[in-house]
Amino acid sequence: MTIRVLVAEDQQAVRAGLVLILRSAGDIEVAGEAADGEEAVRLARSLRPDVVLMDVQMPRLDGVSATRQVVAEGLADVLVLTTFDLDEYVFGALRAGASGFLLKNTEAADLIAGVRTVARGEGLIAPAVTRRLIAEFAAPKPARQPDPAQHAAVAALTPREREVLSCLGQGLSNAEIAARLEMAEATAKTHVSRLLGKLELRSRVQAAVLAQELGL
Amino acid sequence: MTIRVLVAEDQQAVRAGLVLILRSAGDIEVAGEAADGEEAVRLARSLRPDVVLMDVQMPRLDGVSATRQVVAEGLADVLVLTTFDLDEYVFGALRAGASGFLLKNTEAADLIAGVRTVARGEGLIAPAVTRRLIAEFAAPKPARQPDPAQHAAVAALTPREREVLSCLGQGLSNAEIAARLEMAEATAKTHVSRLLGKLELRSRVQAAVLAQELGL
DNA sequence: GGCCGTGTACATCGAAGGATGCAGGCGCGG
DNA sequence: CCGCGCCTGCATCCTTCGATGTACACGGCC
Repeated sequence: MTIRVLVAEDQQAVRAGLVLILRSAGDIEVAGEAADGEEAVRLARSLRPDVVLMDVQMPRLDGVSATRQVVAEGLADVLVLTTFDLDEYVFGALRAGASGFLLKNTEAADLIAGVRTVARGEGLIAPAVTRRLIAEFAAPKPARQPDPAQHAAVAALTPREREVLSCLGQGLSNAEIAARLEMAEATAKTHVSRLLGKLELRSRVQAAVLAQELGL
Repeated sequence: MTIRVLVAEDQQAVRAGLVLILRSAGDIEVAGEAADGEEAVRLARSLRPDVVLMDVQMPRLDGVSATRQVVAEGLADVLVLTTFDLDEYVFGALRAGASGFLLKNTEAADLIAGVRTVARGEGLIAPAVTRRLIAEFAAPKPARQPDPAQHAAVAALTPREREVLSCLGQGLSNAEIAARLEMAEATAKTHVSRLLGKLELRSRVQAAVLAQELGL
């Protein structure tokens, strides 16, 4: 059960070093080597390796784009390798579907362990990068502050009113809400009116926006 | 330069095991032990450890809340420990500001290494959890698929119509839109009507929702 | 039981929203 | 030059919305 690895790295010397390291592991086989992103994708298609060890900075097609391609076609798991832990690379690579992210100053043993980890289908992030990933994850968007006050106000709504609010968030009219919740249109209007009052909003549009922001 | 660790874990036997493991490392000192979340926070205040090893499930105050408290006060880095890799725990703990997340089935050596990693200010995620974290990070919201068709349709709007759409996304009424864009209310209505037609929507509420999704 | 308070339900009426028709102002190619 | 298409702007008419008053069922409490 050897792990077949495709090494994609444009600098010949570095690539040779990576190959040497990988070969030193008994359970890893270097299935192929690519010198740019396009070649990486092409070889991934034909060789069907288990793991692609992908450099970020490469000519013709950068590593992030190549990763996106490989992942989209379901060809292999991708372990991204870079010299710098620049945020844009990390986040870009992970959004592109990379299974892991390591820095080039990683010890040989850790690199091998990383390849094994990714081959098992698990994720892997260089420790130095993890804390920033966590920070980014904890606050995906500055605008994604649901405003505790609003959240509390929504929690104070009756169940029926929250259902109606959810419908509003989907852009439904009073008549459509009434149909979906099986009530008269007049009743739907009442609920809309009441929740607008409780949330201190002036129109269903604002309610819809709020429902969107809170992810209903 | 020993690392001072506070162990917070309600089950006495497990806590004893953790302490034993930590003591076996020459550079780690167990500064204190807490049996619930409140005690953990209290001891963190008085002992000022470098790292808090925090269980998730604890009486009186759960580990996630205790983590939030400890991090908010800047008392120590927190390494969260749990039996299950349930998403809610992971994401909750990370949002609370934890520096790392390990499962209880972690090897003794890895646990010690994890404490050292967190003490260095780096992040740490159990490999089995990392791939889900990556997945969550790559797709913060499933609904965040802007739907290329919609995006294209919005691009086909006239500049004026896009301005109006943006206003709609903020929940403004026709009168308010007219005031902000300096036009008659009748004109604002025209633009709303036209963009509704182009986007194949049936009400301003749906337009507002769309504007939200596209982040206008 | 009798009396709240609350959630749900419906009808009415003035106000807003939305469809439609039409006019002035551009830029473009015949 | 003149028609043509397109964007922008305004006015009219009908629909939908939203505020308000009211009714009834339910659960807790004296």
